[in-house]
Amino acid sequence: MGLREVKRERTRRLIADKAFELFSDHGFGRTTVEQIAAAAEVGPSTLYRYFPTKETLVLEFVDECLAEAVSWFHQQPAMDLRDGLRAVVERVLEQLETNPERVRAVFELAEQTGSVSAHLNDLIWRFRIDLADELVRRLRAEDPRRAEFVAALSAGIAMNIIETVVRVWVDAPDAVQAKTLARQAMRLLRTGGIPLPSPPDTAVL
Amino acid sequence: MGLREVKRERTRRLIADKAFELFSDHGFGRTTVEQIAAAAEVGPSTLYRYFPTKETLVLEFVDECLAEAVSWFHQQPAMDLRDGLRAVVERVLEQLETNPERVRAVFELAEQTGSVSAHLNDLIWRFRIDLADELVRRLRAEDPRRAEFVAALSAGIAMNIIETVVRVWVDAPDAVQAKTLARQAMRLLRTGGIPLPSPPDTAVL
DNA sequence: AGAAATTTGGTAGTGACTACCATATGACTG
DNA sequence: CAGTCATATGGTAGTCACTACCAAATTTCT
Repeated sequence: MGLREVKRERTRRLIADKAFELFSDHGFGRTTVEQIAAAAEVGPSTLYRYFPTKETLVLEFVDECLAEAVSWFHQQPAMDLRDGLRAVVERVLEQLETNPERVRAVFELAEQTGSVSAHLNDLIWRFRIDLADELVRRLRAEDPRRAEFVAALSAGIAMNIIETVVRVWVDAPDAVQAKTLARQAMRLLRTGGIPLPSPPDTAVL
Repeated sequence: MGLREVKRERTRRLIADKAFELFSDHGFGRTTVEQIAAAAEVGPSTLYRYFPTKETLVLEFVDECLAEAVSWFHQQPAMDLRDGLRAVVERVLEQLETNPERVRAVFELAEQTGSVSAHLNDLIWRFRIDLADELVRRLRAEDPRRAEFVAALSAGIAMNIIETVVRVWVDAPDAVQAKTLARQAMRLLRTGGIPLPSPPDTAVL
């Protein structure tokens, strides 16, 4: 890695950090990109080269956490699906717990600002798609359509656990472990503790 | 309902329809709100009074479908949870099937434009929250925290089914019934056809 | 050292969105 | 029915996110 890339990483981080500081202090809406650029001592053009929208500035960290987990999963092609899914869920939560204040702040900003909430949900959705793609590759079913269907549902549930746990964990003032919550969710799912929509002919099964 | 509200509904619809037409013809990014306002023969100010952002113009219909289903569910406080969830899922799908081209177009626009995708996912998320709130009210558990947790997971799964089914259904050129897909999903969930993340001590259970 | 590739900062512009005000229009009262 | 009240409308001026483009600076390679 040459000096060029090092510097690029540095400025990228610097911009994101300064942006975060300003957002936390004055709110998302009350901070202009010019202010952020000035704080990071770069021109606005440069800022836009690193971050295509103002919202991506906020979501940088969460995005990295999710991306890391998928890419890890990608490198474990032989792993059992159910164990793999658990591992992905826990891995994401561990990554997020690396920097709890930041995660909390992200969700706070999302609550206050519509477009941040929107982009956060979009991010989560994209991650779900990536995860589903990974699952399809492993399902190796007769029917590819069915495999996609199953994978989408499976990835959706995994994501659902992550999201629910994080949202509970973010609101919790007490130091409850995210991983513990996640395992509770998994157990509840397995033991029928979660009301699921039932097909009308359930009795027959 | 006086003349005033009638007129308001009319202009609202008119604006949304004209917007949709323009978006479909020229794309979301290539259509300005001024053009939409002109097409609907109102001033831009008026347009903004009805629709706070350009994206809400696109999502009008989907929003209504989802809102209708929650409000219906709200009026069935005695219904069994599992049946209620199935009914909500099916109700949303029925509403969407009312206007398939529109739904297809919405998802197409979401694919092409980041901010539309983001706001669509946000809409879905808000619906999930509303549904979860409704579930909490019915769970009447000892522990309210636990109830919220369970409700969030439950609502998330219901939404997940809707979303997955719609996305498959939108891509399907053949006339697959959305409701049929949904019931398949429910049955798969119930029979263990969907790989779920497993807690490490699964064997014990 | 000098050429090539890339990163940077600045300028000019578009368009979404807000705040505000004057005007017009449906609604209600004597 | 006239007058007044509440609300809906359209226009103006301005802010700010974001794009396209160009010239200068900086890193890399020979």
